[in-house]
Amino acid sequence: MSTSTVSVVVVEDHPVTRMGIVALLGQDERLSVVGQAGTGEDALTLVEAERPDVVVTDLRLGDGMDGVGVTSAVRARRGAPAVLVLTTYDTDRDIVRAVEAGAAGYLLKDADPADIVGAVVAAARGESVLSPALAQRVVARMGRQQADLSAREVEILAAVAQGLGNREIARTLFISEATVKTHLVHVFTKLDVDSRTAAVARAREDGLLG
Amino acid sequence: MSTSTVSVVVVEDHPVTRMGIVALLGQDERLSVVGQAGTGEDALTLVEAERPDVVVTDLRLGDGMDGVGVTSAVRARRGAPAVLVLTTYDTDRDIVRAVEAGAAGYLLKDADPADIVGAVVAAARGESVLSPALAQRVVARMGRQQADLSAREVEILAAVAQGLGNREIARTLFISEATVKTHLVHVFTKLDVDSRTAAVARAREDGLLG
DNA sequence: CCTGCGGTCAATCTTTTGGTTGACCTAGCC
DNA sequence: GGCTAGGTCAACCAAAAGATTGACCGCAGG
Repeated sequence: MSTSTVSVVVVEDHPVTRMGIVALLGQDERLSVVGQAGTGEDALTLVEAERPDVVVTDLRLGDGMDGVGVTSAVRARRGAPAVLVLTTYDTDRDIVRAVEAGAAGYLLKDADPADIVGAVVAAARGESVLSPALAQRVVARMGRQQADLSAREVEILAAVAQGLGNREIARTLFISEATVKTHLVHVFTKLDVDSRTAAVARAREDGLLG
Repeated sequence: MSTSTVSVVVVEDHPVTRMGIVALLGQDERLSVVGQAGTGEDALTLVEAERPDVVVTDLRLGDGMDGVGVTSAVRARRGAPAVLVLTTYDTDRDIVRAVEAGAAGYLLKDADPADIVGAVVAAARGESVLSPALAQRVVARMGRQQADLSAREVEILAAVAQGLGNREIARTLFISEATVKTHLVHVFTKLDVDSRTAAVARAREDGLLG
């Protein structure tokens, strides 16, 4: 950790938002933005070169590696910088995945600017920063452990989410309608619901679908 | 319209993004940011006071008035400033509504910064700015005219999207199951689909649901 | 080798949905 | 007053979806 100022790398794909974050963090004398990246890949080489104290990253980074990937990669080594996730939208699943990947904190972009700056400083000190509302949801979520569907089941569910009927799904996937039903029964059981519509709703709130 | 520099008001609820946009626009000598607002209501009083050449607004503005509301309100008078919508996500419906409300342009936040600045300048000259991909979708969309569901129908559909069955919907809305079915038949007809799941899928892509 | 899991399929039965028709009431409009 | 649109409900029928049971195959792992 630096002596006086905290060095920060900002990872965010949208140029305008990236400028905003850099501007916000840069105007605080405790912080120093030493680099910025628009993709996950660039972020990793940048972190390697700059060895910042904190990495502030968005979750969605366009194509390629996402924020969770960046987090795990960055945190993989000892002496690694702290990672603070700063994102717009949030599903429970995103938050859990980010925290599991080693993020020190998770903030929404509509947070108060002062809170964001404060979170970066706290993260640099090794503290964990989760907004109370989010923290609550994370623990609530850890309890009901993530349903994990097989690849095929997700495929079926995605088709259902598009509004297809069982027969149509069977045709597009080249399997029998009976098989589609079998998969759906499994999906329903795993998601603890009893209709296709409810399955889609649940999958959405769990972040299993786009 | 000003003599030399174009005056701009920025409307965006997320402080960080707002800072980014202001910073981006402010560093171009052709532009001058004369005000910024975090809500639609503030935006209107600000526009009234500053009489800018261009208003750059997000579509989603947290609670209260949204970007479309701001657009129509701002454009309601003669000699009104041009409105440029700058947003993150986009459904076809959002774009169409914004354009219909009188927006001169519609850009995504992941656009190149130079393009954004250029769009503001173009908007000030009274030109229309739509990214080609979006423009294509708008026209494609104008063709199949927007289905309009009654308030009750939307209510029913929203319940369906949450995964509720007809019986549950009937109970929560204090009506009979027969009525729920009737509404759904109307919804299906209007959306040109033949199942609840397909209705939800269609409504989503049309932006009729959150 | 055997076990478990994922994927495939079939037959059967119950429940839910969707389609159709027709009806009544209310509110707003010409 | 007649007309239309939205909301309410009922009865009935057809189709789709869901539940249950049982079976076969291939493959990874103990």
